[in-house]
Amino acid sequence: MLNRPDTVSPGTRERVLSAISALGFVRNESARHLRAGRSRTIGLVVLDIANPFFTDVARGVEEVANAQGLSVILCNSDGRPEKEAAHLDVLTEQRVRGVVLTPTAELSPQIETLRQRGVPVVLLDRRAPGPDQCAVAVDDVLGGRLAADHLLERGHRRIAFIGGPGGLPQLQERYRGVVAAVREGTGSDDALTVITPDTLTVAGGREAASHVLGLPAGLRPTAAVCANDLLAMGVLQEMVRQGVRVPDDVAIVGYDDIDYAAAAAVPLTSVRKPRQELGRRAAELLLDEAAAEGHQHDQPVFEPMLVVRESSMVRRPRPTVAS
Amino acid sequence: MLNRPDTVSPGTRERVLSAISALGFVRNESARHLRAGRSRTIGLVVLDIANPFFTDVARGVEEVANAQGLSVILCNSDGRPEKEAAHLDVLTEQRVRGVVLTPTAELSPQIETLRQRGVPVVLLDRRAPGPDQCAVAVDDVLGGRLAADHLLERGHRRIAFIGGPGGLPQLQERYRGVVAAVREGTGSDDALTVITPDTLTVAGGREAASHVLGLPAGLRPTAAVCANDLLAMGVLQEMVRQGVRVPDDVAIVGYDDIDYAAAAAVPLTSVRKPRQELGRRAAELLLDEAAAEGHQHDQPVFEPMLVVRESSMVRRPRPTVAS
DNA sequence: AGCACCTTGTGAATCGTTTCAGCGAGGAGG
DNA sequence: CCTCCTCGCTGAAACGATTCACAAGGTGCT
Repeated sequence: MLNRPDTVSPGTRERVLSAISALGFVRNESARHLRAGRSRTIGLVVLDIANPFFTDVARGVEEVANAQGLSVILCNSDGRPEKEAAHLDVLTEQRVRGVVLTPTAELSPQIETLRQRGVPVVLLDRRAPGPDQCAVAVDDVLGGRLAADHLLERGHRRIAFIGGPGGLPQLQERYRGVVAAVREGTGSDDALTVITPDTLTVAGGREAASHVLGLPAGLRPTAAVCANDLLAMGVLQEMVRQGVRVPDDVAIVGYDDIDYAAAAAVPLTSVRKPRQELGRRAAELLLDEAAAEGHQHDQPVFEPMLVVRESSMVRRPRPTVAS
Repeated sequence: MLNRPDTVSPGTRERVLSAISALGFVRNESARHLRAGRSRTIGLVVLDIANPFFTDVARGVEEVANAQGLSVILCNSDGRPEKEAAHLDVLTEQRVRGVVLTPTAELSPQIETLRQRGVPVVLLDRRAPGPDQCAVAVDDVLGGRLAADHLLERGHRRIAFIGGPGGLPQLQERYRGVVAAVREGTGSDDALTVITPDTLTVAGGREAASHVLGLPAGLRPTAAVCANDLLAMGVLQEMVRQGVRVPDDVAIVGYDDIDYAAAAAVPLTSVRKPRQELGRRAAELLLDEAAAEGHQHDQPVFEPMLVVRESSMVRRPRPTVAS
């Protein structure tokens, strides 16, 4: 009756419906799930709920899920594998229909376990380790390259990469892109300074900026590529605070193009990723895989796009030594 | 066995445990819930997941819930009653143990329905409508007063309140506090300009700033109290962008004291609320009420605190007309 | 030896929904 | 008038974990 109201006569339907509203009856989702064998919930585990990039992703996921009558359990791993693992355990107990996950540095064994139980897991903002699962990623090597090329074109010959070479694979890719562009543009790696902040946050960016400004004048980079926008905002704020002009003294390029980037005191040049679209696509793949009828794994890789704003707008004179 | 392992002999326990890990058995939370009659989940509905204030609140709620082995379903109403209602419906079907809610402007009927079903609802950042429920709030009249008094003390005699008098009750309270302080400080309401942006976001703040800067020089406020920090950041950014010096030309005070406030290009003076503590306290009250053994409703009201930073640091000369 | 009692382990009932078999009534066709 | 079919509704089984009553086996006491 509740699921196929048309199989019942109008009179009965009417009576049932009025009884339902009179008694305030509400379906019990657990009983429903238990009997139906599959739940109406999906899990979403993000690296940092305080990062607007992930709240945008979450919006995309939620949009697709809600359109199909599914709800989303949003979990925050804070980049810590043990929190991720704990959340995945809970999601397993809840028998969620699937999980969209932005994994921490290593892929935890829980992921494989989930998949063996038949629960689809879609990786987000991360390349898949193999062809037998879905993943939604961004070409971060290209992204790093776009950022570095832009700065090289503007005449910068000393560039900092803020984000460190290690850690999350997506950061490694951005780093690789920057390195490749710098090498091709200048013929050597000498132009690049790598700085690894403690965290990928505004605070981390401020710390990194202090570090950059502490370098001797002759070695100090004239531009910084940041591994995400939070870092870039931190760098920007610390620069401004210390009286360093942006972009005149130091140009800054961020990554993700979160909304705050355009709204920063000096609007940030940033590498744009399709934030909501990433979430939507991941959710779509997840639901398709969960439907299980001849699902083809897909691993779309979105192309990032450089959005140029004030923070990198000044053209440097060609360095005298080089010309 | 699973719930009271000590009632079973060590040998059997060992065998069961090894079988569990061999088969990869994981409890089915739905079946558990169905039989136990109460779920191990609570709901949290926030006004704006993109506002770091609410992600901090969420952290507090999650901390307390996780400590008791409960998980949290985080929902975003985007300030829209229909989204709030839809989320509350889903949470009802899930038979959550309770709901922490930052309500939209009006208290939706779903809340009362939930409470009649015996599901505790704790309001967060909002006064309770009556004594028969828990609510965790902040004294926003005091908060508004603190902000306005601070500016009055510094010699400001034309102050803008950015956030509008209507809408969310907590904003109305902040407004009332500002009005009271200005009236007491100057003897009239003339010193106050009220501006109502479309949204309580960075974009809304930029829009409001343009509006302020469009006022004729003689009427233009020398200081702005913003109803939240996102607005304040937007105001700040637009001011800086248009070459208005902060705090020299216009002082700015925000509200909430989110982390970004201290890290803004000009660090923001802001009215601090205990963000995580609000979440923690709400969750504690919720769980106490859900435990149901002689629960006493409580409606703690936290005192906000003014945190003075650069954005309001300049002392104005006494206006010549007044002296 | 017989009885009571304690320890462990087993089986059945239960939660609320869905699903499906099956039943009765009524209508159409022979 | 009987048979067969369809429509609409009813009743029972099942999902998986929990809980409780009860059975089986062992221990200790009289």
